[in-house]
Formats: sequence, C-alpha cells, structure tokens
Amino acid sequence: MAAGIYDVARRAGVSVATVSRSYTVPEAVREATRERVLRTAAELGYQPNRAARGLITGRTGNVGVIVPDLANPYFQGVLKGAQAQAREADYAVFVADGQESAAEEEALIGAMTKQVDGILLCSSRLEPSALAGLESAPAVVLLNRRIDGLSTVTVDSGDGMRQAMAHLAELGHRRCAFLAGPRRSWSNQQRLRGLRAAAKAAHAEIVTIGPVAPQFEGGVNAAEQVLASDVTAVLAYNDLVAAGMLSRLAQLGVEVPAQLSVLGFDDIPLAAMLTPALTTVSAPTVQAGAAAVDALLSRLEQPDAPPTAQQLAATLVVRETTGLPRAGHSLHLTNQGAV
Amino acid sequence: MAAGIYDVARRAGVSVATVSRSYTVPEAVREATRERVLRTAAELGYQPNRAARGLITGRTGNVGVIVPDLANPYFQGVLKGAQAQAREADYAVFVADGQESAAEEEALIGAMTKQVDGILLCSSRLEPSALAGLESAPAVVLLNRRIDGLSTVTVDSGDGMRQAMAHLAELGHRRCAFLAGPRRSWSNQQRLRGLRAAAKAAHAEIVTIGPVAPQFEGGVNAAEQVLASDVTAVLAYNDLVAAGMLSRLAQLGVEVPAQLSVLGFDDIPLAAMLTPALTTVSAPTVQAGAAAVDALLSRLEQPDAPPTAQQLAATLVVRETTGLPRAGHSLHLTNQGAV
DNA sequence: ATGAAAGCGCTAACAT
DNA sequence: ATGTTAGCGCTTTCAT
Repeated sequence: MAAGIYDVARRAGVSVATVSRSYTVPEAVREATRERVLRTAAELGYQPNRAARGLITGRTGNVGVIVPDLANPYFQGVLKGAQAQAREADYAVFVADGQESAAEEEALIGAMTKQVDGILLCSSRLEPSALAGLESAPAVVLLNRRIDGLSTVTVDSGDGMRQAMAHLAELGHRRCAFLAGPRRSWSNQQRLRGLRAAAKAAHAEIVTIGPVAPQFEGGVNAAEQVLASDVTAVLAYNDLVAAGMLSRLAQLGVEVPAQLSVLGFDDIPLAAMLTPALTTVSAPTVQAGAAAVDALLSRLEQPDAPPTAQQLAATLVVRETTGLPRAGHSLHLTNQGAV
Repeated sequence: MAAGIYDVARRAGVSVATVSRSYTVPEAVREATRERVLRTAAELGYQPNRAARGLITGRTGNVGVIVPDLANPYFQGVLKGAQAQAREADYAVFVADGQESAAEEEALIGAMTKQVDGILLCSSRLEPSALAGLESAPAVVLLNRRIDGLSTVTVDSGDGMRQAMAHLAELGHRRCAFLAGPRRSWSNQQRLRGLRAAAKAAHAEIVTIGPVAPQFEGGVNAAEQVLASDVTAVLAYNDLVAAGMLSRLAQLGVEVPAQLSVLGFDDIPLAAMLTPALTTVSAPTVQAGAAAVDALLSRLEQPDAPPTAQQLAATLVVRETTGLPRAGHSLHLTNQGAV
C-alpha cells in the first residue's frame, strides 16, 4: 500500500505532527529534522493525501474550469492557459463542458462547488441574475463577462473592433457588413458597440447581418446575404464564422480580398492556417485563461479583497484577407452555387 | 455554513447512518424515511462531501486525463468525449497538459494518482518501460498506444492508411510521399506500416520524407522537398501537417489536387474548413475519448478482469484535395517562393 | 522544536 | 430498518 504519514513518522523517528509540519510549516521544524523527514518520505514514496488534508483545512487545492463547449477552439487556448497557471501554483484543475446550456452550467457549478476552491466560468451562458447569485461559496471568476460583485477578466473586444474598422477605413472601405453572433451574448454586444463607434468616427456605414450561428456553418450560410448587401468588407463575429464565409466565397468564385475583404475575431490557430490567411483581431486566449486563474487564486488568498476587473488588450493581426475595396461596381458571381 | 450530515440527520429525526445510507444504499432504508431525508437535505442544500467520502471508501469519484498538449485539436475531441462519458457516470475529470514531455507526464501521473480512481493517458510520450510500470495504483487506460498488461483504446490507423492508399491507387497514383511524424511515435509507426503494406498491394511506390514536426509548420517546411520528390500525391502524418503543406503549395502556385493530391489524417474540424477541403482519414476522437473512459470505469468496477484492447475503425473521408494524378511530367513552379 | 490528541465529514461494521 | 461508533489520513491546538 501507499505509505501514510504514520509510516514516515515511525521510520524517521518523529511524530506525525512533525512530518505534517515539514510540509505545511517548514520553518517551524529544525532543518536537520525536516531534511530527515523529507528524505524518509521520498524513500517511501509518500505524498500527503490531499483529500484528507482538505477535510481539515477546508481547502481542496483544486480549481474548476467550466466552458460552454470543449470542442470550441477558443476555449482550448483558455484551458491551456488556465491549466498551466494552476499547475504552477500546485492546483489541479477540473474541467467541465456546459454544452452551451445554462441549466447544465448551473448543475456543473453545483456538482463542482464542494470539490474546488474556486471556479472559472468562461463565457457563461447564465443569466445575469443567476451569475449575481454566485458571490459566495467557492470563489468565482468570470471570463468574457462582466457582472458587478464578481472578479472578471475580459478582452477589450470593443477596441479590437475599433482597430479592425480603422484598418478597413484606411484601406478605403466605407460600407461594411457585421455578421453578428448570438444577440444576447455579452461579447457580441461589446463587439457591435465598438464597431459602431469606430464606423461613425470613420464615416463608414455598417450593415448588420444575422445573428448567425457562431460556427463555420453560420458563415457559410450568410455568404449570399453578405454578397447581396453590396458591401466591400465583412467583419465576422468570430474566426469560425469568417472561415465558413471564406469557404463559401471560394465556392462562389469570389476573390478575397480583391472583391471582398473578410475579417475574423479571436485569432484561433485556424486563422493562420487558412488560404488566404485570415486577418483577424487577436484575443489573447491563453493569457486570458492564465490571468483568470491568477485572479481566482489571489481571491483565495484574500477573500475579503474587492473583486477585480481585468481587461486584456486585443490586437489586430493583418494577414491576407483584407485589401483595398473593389472599384465602385457590385459583385458579379462567376460561379454561382458551384461545389 | 454548508450543512453537514449531522444537520440533516437532526432535522430529519434520524441518525447520520440513515442519511448516509439514503445516498449510498437507498434500498436499505424505508422509502418514507429516505424521502424525508432527501427532502430535508434538499431544504438544507446538503450534498455529501466527496473528499470525506473518499477518505473512507478509498474512491474519489474522479478520473484524470493527461494529454501531451491541450492546444492540439486532436485532443480536444478526445477530451470532449472523455468528459461527457465521465460526467454521465457522475465522475469528475481532472485535466493536465504534459507539455510533450515524458518527465512532465510522469510528474503529473504522480501528482494525480492520489486524487483520482483512474487515469486516461492519451498518446503518452512515456517510454514503454515506464508505461509498463503503471499496472498498479490507480487504474490506467492508454489511448493511441498499446502495451501489454494495460487496457488500451486505439484507432486502426493502419487500416485508415490502407483506405487512403487504396483511394489514391484507384485514382491512378503510383508514386506517393509520406510525410512522417515523430519517428518514435507509436501512431507514426502504425501509419507507416499500414501505408507500406497497402502500397505494396497496389504496386505503388512510397517515398518517406521527414520526420517533420507534427504541426502546421512541419507541413510548410516540407513542401519544397515533396515537390522535388516527383510524386503525384502526398500523405501527411496528420491534418495539421497537411494544412501547412496546402498553405505553402498555394503560395508556390501549385494547384491541389490538379497538380498534387494531398491527404491528411485525423479529420480534425480544421480539415473541413480548408479550401479546398482536405481529404483525410477520420479518427473518431470523441468516440475514442468516451470509449477510453468507459474502459477505465469498467476497470474500476472489476479490477481483476483482464485488461482490454479496443480498436476503433478509421474511415476515409474524401473531400477536395485528392484527384487524378497529373500527366507524366514533373511540376513547374510558376510562383517560386512568393508570399 | 516537538509530541499527544482532538477532530474534519463521512461510511461501514456491528449492534439492536 | 435504524442507531452507535470507530476510524479514513491528515492538520492543528495545546502541552511540554
């Protein structure tokens, strides 16, 4: 069997209290003693049992990460960053997939609560009222969502959109489409707001299309509508939508960026892998995941400190899907509907 | 504070044992009593503390999933499937990122061991000897790796390669390149073996290039070498490599599939999003993750049952990057090295 | 600086 | 069918 604290204590000729202290309050035990204890522990392959420890300290050493969809590449970066940061601080991480459902998310929070010290809720699908009720129990940090009373980490997507629009305006675009994401999504609202403000400043016109499903298919399905709207550029809700758009445009024989400029949002790895490579606004997902865990852990250190609201910068990454607007004529489709 | 079992017991007018039994051996308590207990528990918002339970039962109700790289889309599917299946059985899942390092992986296993009932090791970077030493402690299931004495879930990638080669042969390709993955990788060996056998059967010739990094860049960097090798088709180690290949080929002005056919492996979501869409061998990642957790859980039920070795079928998905071989002339590069 | 002993919240014998 | 009680492996007063 695995060695327990008593085995180590006996073998090292000390009491269990000393063994325990060697780990938790090292400075309270004489160096020679501690060394002997640790060496003995290593020999026996002893590791303190976290569950037993948690029972008495009230801390589990775990954090939970809940995302709406584990298959979404956006959350992959977040998870990677969160995991790395947690492990750094010697925390283990539970993951759970909310399946894009508020109810499931709530159930997961409930199930997780007792097993973690804190929960990182990513792009929560919960109602603001449900979120507001989370101020207690384990610490909670929100990613991509802002609610009073909770610590949050957000990406300045409004400014990201401003950069995107400024880029388009500089190229000469004056009439652009925005392929909107889910209407109630916080991120969508931020992006649209930032875009509208920037468009106004640039004396450009925005036609909003959608909402479309924030997936590849959403972009595929919206392509015709975009073409019909007589714009010279389209800003998609996210990279997945932009990718779908690009795919359908290629089928239709529309050249990007010669005939239409396309922008994404998020800069998931896919963006750089497309041909032409997608110009997009980079949201620092890995960094955001790490920052959120940071916020969570410091909340655990100082439960009474006021909640923090960190905002990360988004940065435009110009690649190959944006260019000068086509001359003042509308689009001719050469390859209507071909596969 | 959160209610404990004693609070529930007192309020329901029963002993703690009855409360406990209402959860763990419901049939051993009179229905009326159990109902009352459960109702009381609900009123108090009581939920059994899993850590305390685990301390005595020796079971944590957790499983761990270790992947070499959380940012790799392949493992995203695996994780999604594993998580769903685990939750189904009311298990929580720990994730950890091995950072492509055998040492880190080993450290993670050590750190996790005490906190989980079983570990799912995905595409482990560990030496066979290290793996063989894992037969004890928590249950272990291997994904994409086969070792005697351990339960495994693998994808029949040899047969996947056979399908791919058969498809190419039918189109008329007789000289194809294989962009090899890491030489020591189990998956790479399986794929190469399957490919060689199928090529022999089809009287086709395989030129092996690489090993290349199993990433987008690996494909980008290998493109020139592939072009120089005078093949009419190239089978990449995985979709990421194929995507890099495609990207570079487009830059070089090589038309796919007219001048060169390209195949990937895995069928990660990216494959369908590329233009032209990638023909690839679909490895059922989500299903594999779920099957592996299944294997893990049944191992927990019956620790003495012999280890199982499940093999999942791979299926060729023909999309747009494969076609007839170009006529018998070599490739002319029209756009050498352009961006 | 170290040890003895009392629990943390729960389950599993063992009673009744 | 239900209650009593002894721990699970550890941390933490309180002594020494």
